[in-house]
Amino acid sequence: MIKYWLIKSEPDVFSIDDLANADNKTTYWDGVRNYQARNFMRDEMKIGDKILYYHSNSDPMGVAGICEIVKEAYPDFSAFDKKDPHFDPKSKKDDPTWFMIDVKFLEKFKYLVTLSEIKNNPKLSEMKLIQRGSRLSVMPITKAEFEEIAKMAKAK
DNA sequence: GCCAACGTTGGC
DNA sequence: GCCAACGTTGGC
Repeated sequence: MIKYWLIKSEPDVFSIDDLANADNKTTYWDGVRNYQARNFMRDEMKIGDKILYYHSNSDPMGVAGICEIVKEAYPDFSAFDKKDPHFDPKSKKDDPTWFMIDVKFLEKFKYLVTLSEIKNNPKLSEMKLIQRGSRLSVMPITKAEFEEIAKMAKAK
C-alpha cells in the first residue's frame, strides 16, 4: 500500500515548475539535514508513494502539485562535497548520515491550495504542516488529507 | 525584516 | 547530562 507525504521547497530555490522542466521530470531531493525527515526518507518512503509539493517562504504559500517517489533512499552526496552549502563533515562515504530520494513530477495544480485554505479546512486540522512551530520539511500525511487537498485544487 | 519555535552545539 | 548560546526555518 502506498503512503502519502508532503515535502516543502522554497520556490525561489526549486519550484514545481523547475521539477516539471527537469530531465525526465525527476530530481534528487538532497539537502535534508534533519534527523526526523531523514528517517522518513531512509526508512519509510517507497517507490510509488505520492507527495504533495508545498511552496514555503513564498507568496502565496501552499501546495502547488503532486509528485511521486521513483527512487528510494540512497546517500546524499551533497554532504560529501566541501563546496556544497549542505556539506556535512560528519557524514562519511562509508557511513553516510544523510540520505535522499528521487522524485518525479506528476501534476501541477491548476489552483494552488494556499496555507490559509488548509488552515481553514477542519478536515485538515491534524496536519503537521499547520501545527505550531512545525519545521519538518518532509512529513507523512494521510490518504484522506492528500485527497482532500487534491479536491480543493480542483474546486476553486 | 522581524522574530518565535525549535534543533544542535559546546562548556561545564 | 544539563542548559545557555547560537543558527535555521519559515510564517507574518
